[in-house]
Amino acid sequence: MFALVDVNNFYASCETVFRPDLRGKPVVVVSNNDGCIISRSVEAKALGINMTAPYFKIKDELHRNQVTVFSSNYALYGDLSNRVMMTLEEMVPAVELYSIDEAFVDVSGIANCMPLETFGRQIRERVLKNTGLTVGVGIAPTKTLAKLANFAAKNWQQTGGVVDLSSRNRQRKLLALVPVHEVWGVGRRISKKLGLMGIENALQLADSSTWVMRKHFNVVLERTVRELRGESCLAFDEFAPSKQQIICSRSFGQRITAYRDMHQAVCAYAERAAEKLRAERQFCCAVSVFMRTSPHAQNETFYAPQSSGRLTVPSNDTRDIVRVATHALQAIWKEGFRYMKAGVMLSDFFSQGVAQLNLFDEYPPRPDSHALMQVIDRLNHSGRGTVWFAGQGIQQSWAMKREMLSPRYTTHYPDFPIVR
DNA sequence: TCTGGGGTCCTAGGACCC
DNA sequence: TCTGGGGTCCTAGGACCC
Repeated sequence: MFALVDVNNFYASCETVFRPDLRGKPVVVVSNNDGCIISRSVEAKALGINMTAPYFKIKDELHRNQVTVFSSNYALYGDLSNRVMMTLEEMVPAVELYSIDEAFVDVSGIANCMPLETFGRQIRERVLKNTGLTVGVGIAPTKTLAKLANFAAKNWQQTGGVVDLSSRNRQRKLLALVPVHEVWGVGRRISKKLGLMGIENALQLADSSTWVMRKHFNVVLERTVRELRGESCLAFDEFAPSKQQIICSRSFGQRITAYRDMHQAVCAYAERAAEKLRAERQFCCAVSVFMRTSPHAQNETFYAPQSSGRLTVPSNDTRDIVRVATHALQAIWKEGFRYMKAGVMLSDFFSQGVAQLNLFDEYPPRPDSHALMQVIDRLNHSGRGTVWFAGQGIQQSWAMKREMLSPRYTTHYPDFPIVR
């Protein structure tokens, strides 16, 4: 039996935890670069503010309605996320972290001790007490149904934020009420096509033939159908599989037109990607770089090239990654465009395990690599200062916009709230 | 002027092998 | 005259998720 626990309006809620004066008022969080809306408080939703609405387009409307706007503060959200997950770990035998604000938890066996709904309420109370955040809990025999139960918990007030879909009857009743595009795994494209086939709600999808779904779509949708019927196809995964790729990409605060600036940005992203790679304790062989102009710009040709290079020896040394990334950039750079965004992607990973030992033996990595990288990573995490390679520059005219950033209440000493 | 960032899985098609 | 069939690996692209 699965329970899906997720935090309501996560980013917006994180902001109000430290600003009690804003509770009950409309609050939104905008994406990196203050681009578009990515989280809204209940009050902001009630005003009809859309998810992913471009900020610059609705700025006046937000102001008129006295909506408080925050730039995204991932240091804060990441820290609060950890606290929520730690609370869950204390309460159940196994937790599968699904995203920054969601987790599947294993509640098999709980039903022997107490009704599952009661347990759901205990989770809510405990998380609220420990973090000040409110979660919704959906309980069901499959992950897809648990997601749906969670949807119901969020959307119907009278559930009190907890829905137990153990009973087959309740499953079918809910399925009939939910539009098919709310089903986990059914996005815009597929729901449109399903609509043409006369399938509009989740119950109709659950009752459709698995082989027809497989023929017209694919095995993924077939699994979804089975899951909706109560047949579990997606297993509980307590230990996150290691990553296949790492991406660091960002839009620029202002368009880049000069090679020097792009070179800085690519170096900065390569550095960050290498840091993530080391955090995963992995080594990579492939490094690719991409950049793009704005797809929205009128009267400008869209240009979005990509290039990749390889390392002969798996490495996670910033110097190696930066070198290949720079080389790849040179291959695709063209003057005369106004670049909006760039990114660095690492793939083809190896862990420093048994299988690859001989690779390292034949071409030993730089002897100082491990020690140097460790010192850099420690310094950058100590809160005492930051060091970086010269390539990314000091005056970053392209750095992203974050004009409405909240303090780092939990991760930066000078910003800690003071209790009097 | 201004439109996020970071992932996963699956499939089709081409290259290549015997 | 008659020119196979089956397999693997890789890549690009599409769909989805939060």
